[in-house]
Amino acid sequence: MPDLKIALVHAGEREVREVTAGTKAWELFTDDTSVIAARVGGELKDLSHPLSEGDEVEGVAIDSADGRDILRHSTAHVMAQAVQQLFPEAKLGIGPPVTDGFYYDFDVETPFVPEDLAKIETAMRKIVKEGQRFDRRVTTDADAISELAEEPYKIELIGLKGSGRSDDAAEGASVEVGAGELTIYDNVRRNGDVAWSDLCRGPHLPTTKRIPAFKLMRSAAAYWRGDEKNKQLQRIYGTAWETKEALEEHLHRLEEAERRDHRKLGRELDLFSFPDEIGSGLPVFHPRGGVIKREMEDYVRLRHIEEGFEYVGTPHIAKEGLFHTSGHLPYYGEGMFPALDVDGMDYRLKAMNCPMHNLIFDARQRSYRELPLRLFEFGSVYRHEKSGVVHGLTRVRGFAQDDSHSYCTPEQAPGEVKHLLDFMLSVLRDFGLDDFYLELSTRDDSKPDKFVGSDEDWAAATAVLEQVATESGLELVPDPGGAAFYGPKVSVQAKDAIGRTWQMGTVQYDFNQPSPDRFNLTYVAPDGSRQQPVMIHSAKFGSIERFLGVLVEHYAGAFPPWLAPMQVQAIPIAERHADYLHDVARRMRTQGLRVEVDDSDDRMQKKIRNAQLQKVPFMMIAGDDDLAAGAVSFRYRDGRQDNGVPLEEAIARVAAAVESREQV
RNA sequence: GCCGCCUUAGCUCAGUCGGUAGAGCGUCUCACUCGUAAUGAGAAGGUCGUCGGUUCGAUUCCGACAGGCGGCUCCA
Repeated sequence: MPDLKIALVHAGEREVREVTAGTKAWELFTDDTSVIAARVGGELKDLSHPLSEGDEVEGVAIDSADGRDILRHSTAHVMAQAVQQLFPEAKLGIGPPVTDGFYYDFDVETPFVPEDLAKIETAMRKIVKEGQRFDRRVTTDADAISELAEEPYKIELIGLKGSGRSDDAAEGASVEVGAGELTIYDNVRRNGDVAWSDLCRGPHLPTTKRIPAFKLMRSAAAYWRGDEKNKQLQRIYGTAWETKEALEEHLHRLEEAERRDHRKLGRELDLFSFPDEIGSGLPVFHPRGGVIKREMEDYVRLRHIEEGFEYVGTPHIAKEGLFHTSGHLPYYGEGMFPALDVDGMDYRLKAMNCPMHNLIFDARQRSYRELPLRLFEFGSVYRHEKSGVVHGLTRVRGFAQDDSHSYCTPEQAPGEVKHLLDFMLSVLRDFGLDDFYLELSTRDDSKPDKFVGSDEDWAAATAVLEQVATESGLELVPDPGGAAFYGPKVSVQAKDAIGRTWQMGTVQYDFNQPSPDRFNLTYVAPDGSRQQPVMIHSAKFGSIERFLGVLVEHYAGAFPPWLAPMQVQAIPIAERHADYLHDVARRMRTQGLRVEVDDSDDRMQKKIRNAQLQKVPFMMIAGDDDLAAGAVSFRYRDGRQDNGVPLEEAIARVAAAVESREQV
């Protein structure tokens, strides 16, 4: 047999090797048990892949990003086999890896219940133990269609592949059929029996035994191919990891996220609630949550004024015609609350503030000298969110946007976009968020009816945003189809304390609303002609409610002092020390600090526990020693103590922490 | 909006195979005044989400609605 020359790539180093023809990829990695697949010429392949002359081969470790995807995809196959074993009538949808796990969709008569998941998991463990081999087999469309006669969804995917539309099938569908040749993976038992087969592009683990740790998480319905017009299939989500420890860590991270859940903390810390009597998605802020909300508003209002914005005010409701002019009714009508009949006229709750700001712009003749004209308010908007999407403070039906509209000349637009972006990032940093990336949402050219305006205008607007976003130096992620109907947008995505990303503010470039067939906004140019301004929409928090919810999760309820509902909880050691602390508290309040004295008849230890559970940043304790010294003792949330701090210094220390917006 | 699950005291949750309910925490009262995460005793508190149906009788079974949770679709 002639020899082949291949290159083994490891940690960026190339090592040329001669191997005999017919050598398979796994033979290069016999000394590394973490390798579960190979990257050959940049493409992921099974370890059973036969090598060819000139191949560049790299091992794919199970704990790498690609390795985990392969592990999870293989685990999805094992799950599907188990499901069809227990529910023979179940038809297969798709089963791709997703962030931190995988899913597989099934068409079954009755939805899965939690007990089913337990049974499926047991059956999966058996399959893993059997050590079934994943065996790749190339087939043709015709053969696959006859072999999969009982799997209508797979046949549909094969049809889509034929029409070159497999990418539209659904996120992840490409793992089923992909481009190029069609393959089926057989799960083969040690005795050679084929236990199960599935249409799949691969690659896969060599055997099911290479699945170290997995867990089924939940089941839910999902539309076939992600389209709500299609049938709902039953989806089972699972997760799989390279070691039992990695699985445990993952489960621990989920617990941590649960611990930070703003809905739970909002109740425990008495910040806000969602009374049924008011309606779904309509929060009320309790006094403690009100403090945080007010601090946010006071801060961002001041910052807007510093940045050249003028504070305005507009109503919550308007005659329907306004939203026809703006385009919201034709393009966004589904998202608005139904009309209210007032004296025979239809009124609508506003879903956006821009139409009203346009009327302020248009209230009198504007000169180029006034531009950029920047209007800002906390605009309350109401959106008729579908009942199934309402979620805590992050998805509500009524909320306030810290909304601004900058009217400027097209030439001024890039500078104004940059101004807004820099401004927004500095706001977020002051709230303790400093890890960002940007997303550029553009129109979907295949759905022209969802967007207003000419291709040229869209291209120009998109180019401005893209240029400024790129110049920011931040990572820029494309979001095709995510634009508003009137223009493209850049949104800021911020990572929180445990690495989750949240969409924060947005900057949108709008050449449509000022146009003659809409608001017909004009300014007088230096030459006396009437010109059309562009408007730049921007919300820095996005929504006050949502941002507050994100802050609760980011800080796990332990806010920095400037935002904390109670900054100082004063705790007397014994009743006789209460007056002293009341006195200190009074002095602190004159400096605007939020101090409360716990003079209840609880024991002092209990008061400390309560303050701890309320996550108050400063516990200020005083007993005989402190009284004698004219001092107080601090205890911090992490249990740190600082005893006998002289009064003046103590007050200054709290005031300084608030002033600097630092965390303590 | 769709699918599934859930709704018992302010909160977290038991319980009733159909005969109108219980704990812990919290609240209130009394006693205790204590140096860094729960003092003790007592009391109050629920038309068992709402409305219908079945039944001699419904918190329990059935249905509709509302609200919540997990997804899907959508989205700040």
